[in-house]
Amino acid sequence: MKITIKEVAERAGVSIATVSRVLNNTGIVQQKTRESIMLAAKELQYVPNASARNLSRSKTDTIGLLLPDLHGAFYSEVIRGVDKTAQQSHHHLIVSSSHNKKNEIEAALRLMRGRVDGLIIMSPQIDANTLHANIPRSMPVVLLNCFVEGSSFDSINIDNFRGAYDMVRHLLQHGHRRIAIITGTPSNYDADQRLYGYRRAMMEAGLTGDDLIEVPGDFTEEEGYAAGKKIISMQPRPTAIFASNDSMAIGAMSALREAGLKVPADIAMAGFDDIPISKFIRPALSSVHVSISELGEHAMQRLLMAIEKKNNYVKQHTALQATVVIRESCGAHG
Amino acid sequence: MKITIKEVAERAGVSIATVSRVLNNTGIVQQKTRESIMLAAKELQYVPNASARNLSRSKTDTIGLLLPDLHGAFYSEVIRGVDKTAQQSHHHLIVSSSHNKKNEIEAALRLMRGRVDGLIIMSPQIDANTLHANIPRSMPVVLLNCFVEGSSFDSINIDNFRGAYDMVRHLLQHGHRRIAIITGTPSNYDADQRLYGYRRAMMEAGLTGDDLIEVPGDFTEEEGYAAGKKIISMQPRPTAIFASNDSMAIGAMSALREAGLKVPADIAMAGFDDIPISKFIRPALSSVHVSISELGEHAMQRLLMAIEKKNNYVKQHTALQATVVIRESCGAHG
DNA sequence: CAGTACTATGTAAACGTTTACATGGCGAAA
DNA sequence: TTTCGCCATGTAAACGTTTACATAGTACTG
Repeated sequence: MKITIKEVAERAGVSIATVSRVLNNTGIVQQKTRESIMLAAKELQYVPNASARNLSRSKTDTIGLLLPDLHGAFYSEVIRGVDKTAQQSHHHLIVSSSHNKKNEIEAALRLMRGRVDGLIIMSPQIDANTLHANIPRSMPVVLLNCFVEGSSFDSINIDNFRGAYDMVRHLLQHGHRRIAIITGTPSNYDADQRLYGYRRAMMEAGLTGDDLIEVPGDFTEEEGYAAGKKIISMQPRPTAIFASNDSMAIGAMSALREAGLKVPADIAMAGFDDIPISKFIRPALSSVHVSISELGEHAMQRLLMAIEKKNNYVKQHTALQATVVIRESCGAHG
Repeated sequence: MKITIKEVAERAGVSIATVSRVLNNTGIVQQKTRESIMLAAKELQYVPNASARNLSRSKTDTIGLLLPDLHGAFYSEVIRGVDKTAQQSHHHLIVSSSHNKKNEIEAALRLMRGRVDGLIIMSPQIDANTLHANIPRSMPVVLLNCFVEGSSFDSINIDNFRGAYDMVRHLLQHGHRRIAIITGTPSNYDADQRLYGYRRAMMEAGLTGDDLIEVPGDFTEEEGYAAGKKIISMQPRPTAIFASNDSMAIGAMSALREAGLKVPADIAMAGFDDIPISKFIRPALSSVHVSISELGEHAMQRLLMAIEKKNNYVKQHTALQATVVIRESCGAHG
């Protein structure tokens, strides 16, 4: 038989209102009644019905996390950061992934409605209109790593531009001139920003037009490998490769090694993301470090504030710092 | 203003019951009324209140996924598999992680109660009693990769034992006798099973006692690195290392390279998990492949069946195959 | 034309909480 | 002793659905 608040009330010989007051620590109750209610609840193994609670209070203590994908360690880091903060504030986390196409995102957003008190959205290729059309205006939202015109949503981004810029400048400072970039997935915000960072640094060094060597990639090891092969065969051969993420850098390094080329002696390598393994491959990969889980934590904290403050919450736009980490692969180490 | 079923009913000039019938495709309604209701709903941008719905139907279309941790690509693969199947069956997914200590698991289980229709639990160090004490007997549960005595819960495991056994046998067949294992986190189910597989294969080859070289690890690159150093200094030095996962294998290889040792010429290496990157490091890492996302998919499918069939569901215990993948690092390639 | 059998819709009771308001008891002030 | 006010608790409405049951209309059947 199902145990509801009614059964607890009966057993403790009080009304359901009093039980509710005790269980929620709201209102005044005598110590004696409180104890007998607690006892009854424990004996019956009572657990409040979440749906009823949510309905009555019209909130769910749940937040939704929308992700484009779940491949690799990147997204699990995001989830980790969000979940950590969520748990601290006693919130639940509904995760939904694989949303790349517009209609999928819309469907996911609709489904979330009414189940969550707020949304964290990571969807590098979404536009403001789609969001507005599918999210009630009363719903707090934090955009993670998406670029959306206007400032109607809170957003947190990685400072991709600056990270890429710094890394390429580092390569330039060490004498490299023929620097190739392996780009990320087209029309992906991260990918674009990293590319712009590369271009800017190159341009500032007086390198333009044909000096820019942009090889397409898509953030996977496979494409990195293919890009590596392509770069090897170029004449004149680039002396350095900046891959838009570490996975592609590792793929490219694999191609270089196959061709008998030494890193960094023949070609210097650098990546982005600083995934845990980059430290441990040989040569250790120079990369741009971003604390992804921190990104998630920040997002969740902001969302909580937005939920709490309701209307008087001021929207913000933040960029999370990305730091260059120099290891062996770029030839400038120690 | 909040749009409820009542507003839709009013606008369409019908009762809320009819609206409900239309929206859920249940019961008979005239085409004409159906259309006008659909129109009204669309015009008002009506979205049903999930809490009310859940309360009324006493189910949530949500399942809970309990994870011990979220580091690395492994768990995101699990989530991916579960989420994929969940989406297909129009279920939501509540994820909760970082549950290693018993009381944390208990707390998480309690919090989930009433919010989910079923649970997938991945918690390599949990016991049957804890589970029984915190989960209502009516709640369908699938245990992922945990070993729990008795058969009161559905379970799916990776065939760790067989995978490790096969890999070590492979090394033995190629003439290795001094084979070290870097073990995983103590009292972790996966870790134990892999260790047993190693022991069994060694034993069958007549290697026992001092022939078993068991170096402790904890599944991280760091510990793999440390273990690698330790192994290098052994006299006589092992000729092969079987790491209980790829991350540790990569850490160990990094230590070997530092010491000027060649893989596989000086020491053969093998790992477990076959993470995507293993293919791309050099030498490419021989490993034991397991389709983690498939593990998640299976688990979710089973859970759905259990939810659907209710009491007449027969509990099962399955082991998912683990396949040895031979690459360069163990010296037997090509 | 009465009776029957559908069809299409409405009414109202659940579902299990929270919470505004009502109520009764009791001590202190007058 | 009366009156006021506070304390502790109870009553009942609300939250937004789903759904069993009631009902009114329509089209047959005999």
